[in-house]
Amino acid sequence: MGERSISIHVIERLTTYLRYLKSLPDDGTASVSATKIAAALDLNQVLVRKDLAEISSGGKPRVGYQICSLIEDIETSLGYNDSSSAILVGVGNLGRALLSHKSFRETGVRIVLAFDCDEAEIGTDCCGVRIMATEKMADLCGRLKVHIGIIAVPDTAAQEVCDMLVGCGIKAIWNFAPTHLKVPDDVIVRNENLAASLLILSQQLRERLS
Amino acid sequence: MGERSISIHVIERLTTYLRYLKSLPDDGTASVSATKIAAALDLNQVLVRKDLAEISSGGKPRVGYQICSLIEDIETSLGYNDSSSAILVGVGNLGRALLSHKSFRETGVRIVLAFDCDEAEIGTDCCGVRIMATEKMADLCGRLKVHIGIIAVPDTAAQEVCDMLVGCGIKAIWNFAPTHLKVPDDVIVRNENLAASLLILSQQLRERLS
DNA sequence: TAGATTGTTAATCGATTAACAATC
DNA sequence: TAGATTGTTAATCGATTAACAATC
Repeated sequence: MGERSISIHVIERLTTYLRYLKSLPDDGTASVSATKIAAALDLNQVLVRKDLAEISSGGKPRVGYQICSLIEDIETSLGYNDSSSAILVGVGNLGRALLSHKSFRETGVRIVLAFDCDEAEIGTDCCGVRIMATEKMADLCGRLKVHIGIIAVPDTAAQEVCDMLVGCGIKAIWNFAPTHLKVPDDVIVRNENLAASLLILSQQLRERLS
Repeated sequence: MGERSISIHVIERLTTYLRYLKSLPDDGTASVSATKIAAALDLNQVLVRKDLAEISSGGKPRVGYQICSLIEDIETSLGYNDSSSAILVGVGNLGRALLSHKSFRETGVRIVLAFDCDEAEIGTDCCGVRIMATEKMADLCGRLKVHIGIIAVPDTAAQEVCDMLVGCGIKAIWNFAPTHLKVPDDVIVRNENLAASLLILSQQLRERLS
């Protein structure tokens, strides 16, 4: 009842608001207005106001929102408090980039283990995350209550890894391989289509120039 | 003046159609229907049909589209023919992952040069791309007619690199750093918000489970 | 012909923007 | 009080889905 879930677009913007708010000096009583946030992030004022209205405990007319409580409200709505765990498969350049990506640290999602098939890597740590042999995945996932899997392997191995993850009880997959994964109905897949992203930018540029 | 530009969503889907079509066996005369593409990629039939209608030279009722000419039509609409060049700044794990990412190769956008401030890397090659000192950026960009820049440096350096790129005449920036970049009006920025992407997946999962 | 498929037109849905009343 | 700002309601815009006619 009620509690309509937050849309993708809103979540995306909330993370940028949060970043901006944290960059502001705050003595614990400082305030900020939606107008100011919008200007700083090149967004529409009303959009920001609507986003904040959706998740915040309220601002004061003529004053704005108290920075520290707004930060708290955003973090709560993004689930920073009750955090969940994820495992990463594939510790190549991309995998390492993800493991070292600072911005995940602050997030409600933590990468707790990594898997790779390269014997030389197994048993070592990367950015504080232990790299394990893929054979141990099923056993470890069961114990750790992990529900999110990240696929950072070459596209030829992606479906195989995906099946393995599903077999381990993973219910949400973040896929960086340029492959459409086949999964059961109860598993969510989010594809990170990097090639498309670059193409989109290139097309927008072309359009602008013409 | 007709020629309305293709939307972001359509571009994204077109890249997946292309991938699927290329995976099909084709003797040069084989056909495929929108229905089949939709089923293979878990998409709505009508959506696929509308996308294809927008960019293809037409299909035949009861038969479908000729695979090889559909591939050509998609590639043309995505600008695979008149390709453009991009430079990458930051050859850490993420930068290397992008340089080695196979799917860019087939794209109309080519990464022609990389820059880094690490002396040890300068002058070496990574995946066939030469790594240069950032000081030489302005000079090289002018000669190479590059308009796209990719920022894969730590967030603390992102704005500085951004300013540098703008100074070199770059008009479109693909930003992986979790920072809102300030740019002149004639420069396009596309932010790749990885933390948000993972959060979205995590939220969708939470919603599904509850 | 019959029927699968294309392609178009209308309906729905969701997100953004605009207008405006409420408030401190 | 006057005015900046919140928050809500209505209008617009765009994307997806549904319905249906056209076609081979």
